[in-house]
Amino acid sequence: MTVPPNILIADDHPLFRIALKQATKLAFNSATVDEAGAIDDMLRLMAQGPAYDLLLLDLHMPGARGFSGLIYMRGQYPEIPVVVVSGNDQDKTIAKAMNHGASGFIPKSTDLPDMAQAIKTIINGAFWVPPDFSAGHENIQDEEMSIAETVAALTPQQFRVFTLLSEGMLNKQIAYEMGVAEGTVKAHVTAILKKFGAYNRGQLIIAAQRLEADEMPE
Amino acid sequence: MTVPPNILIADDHPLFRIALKQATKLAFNSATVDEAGAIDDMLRLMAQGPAYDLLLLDLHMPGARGFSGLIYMRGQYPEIPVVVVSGNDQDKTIAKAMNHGASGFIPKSTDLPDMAQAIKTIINGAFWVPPDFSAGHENIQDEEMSIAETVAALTPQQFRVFTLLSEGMLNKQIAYEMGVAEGTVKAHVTAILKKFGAYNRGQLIIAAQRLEADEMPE
DNA sequence: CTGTGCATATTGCTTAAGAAATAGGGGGTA
DNA sequence: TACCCCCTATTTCTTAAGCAATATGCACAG
Repeated sequence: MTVPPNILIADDHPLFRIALKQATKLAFNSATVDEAGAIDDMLRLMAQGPAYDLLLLDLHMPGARGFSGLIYMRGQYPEIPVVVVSGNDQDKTIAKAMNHGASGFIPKSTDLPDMAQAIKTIINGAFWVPPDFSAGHENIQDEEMSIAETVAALTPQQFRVFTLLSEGMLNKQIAYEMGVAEGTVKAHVTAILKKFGAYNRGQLIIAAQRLEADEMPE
Repeated sequence: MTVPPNILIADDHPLFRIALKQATKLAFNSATVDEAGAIDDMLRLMAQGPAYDLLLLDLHMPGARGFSGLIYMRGQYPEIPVVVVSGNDQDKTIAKAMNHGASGFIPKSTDLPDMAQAIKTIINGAFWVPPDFSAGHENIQDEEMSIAETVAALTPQQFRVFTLLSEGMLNKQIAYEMGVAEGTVKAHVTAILKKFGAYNRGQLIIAAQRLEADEMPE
């Protein structure tokens, strides 16, 4: 790891980004911290920014709800540890995140000193989960794991198309969001279909839904 | 209720239909029992068969996994009590089934005498859940409830199209399954889109996925 | 330096999806 | 009986989805 560490915070809630940044500074007061409020910003920073030593990732990011963002980042940057940050602190959600390659899980209800400790622990190469977490026998189903492997193997543009498509958007809308021609999106969709072994976009949407995290009890 | 009662068992597993039938006979030895191994059979029997006093419904029926079958039946035949039968006996699943209008929930691990007692209880107008069930504060999200209300308001053909469409099938395939022209399916899809306030079938699939029951831990 | 492979982007073509208008068939009600 | 409403089914027409072929740029091995 670089000293001081470079850390990327990806959360759509500005106030919570501030809190996470404070926790980070508490852990490493010389840390360099970048922030992303959406998946696209995160992807851009990962590609163009410094080599990050840690990614703090919210599960409810605009552009990739659920575990797809985590899975994709683990596929693209397997050497960068990812800490999942979420308001949903059910054991099942934590277990799933860890099984999908997270190095830690920080519930949003965690207080600042514990967050700092968690960040320290993980950046040093260990895992961290909430002290009251008790893992059951919650292994990920074969089918979900197969989907995850395919998501991890998508190219950056394919992943963006996949997430937008999964929200029910038309190719034309996706093209506008990405700033490319509709035909380009279609070509990406065709490539994605092949990777998933699917015959139409509906089946892609069904697959994507299986990577969603459960609803947060409000 | 008619005496002897008419009971319909809908489960895709033949062996389990036998067990349910035995439980039914144990509860009412003169009961008339019909069986359906798929949603289509169930719908046909409901439409053409006798007036049933009770429906025993599995959550994993071919043609309607999850709660959509329960929701639709409650919308179409609100006077007929439905008992959900499932291998998934998590409290969350039971709570959801009850909130979606079930009169009872029988885990597949229940023994025969208890099943018979459950059936007796429910056919007499009361509820029945497993003795070890403890309801949390698992209310159904507004969005899911809104989807459920729309599903309950679908016509029979629309419901069949909806379930097949939700599995990622093409209009042509749905038409073949239902024995109608592709154009007819398209007209149904258009009507369904309007009811849901959706703009394309992808959004229908997303909505349908929200009514799926959690995977069964195997 | 050069060829190879992959990601990205585009166009042209075929098939699927969706909207609109229309018609037949019960099931109610005056 | 006559009327109306809703479900179902169909055809026609426009738009969207998906496939095939192709070109550019970029990284990497020789």
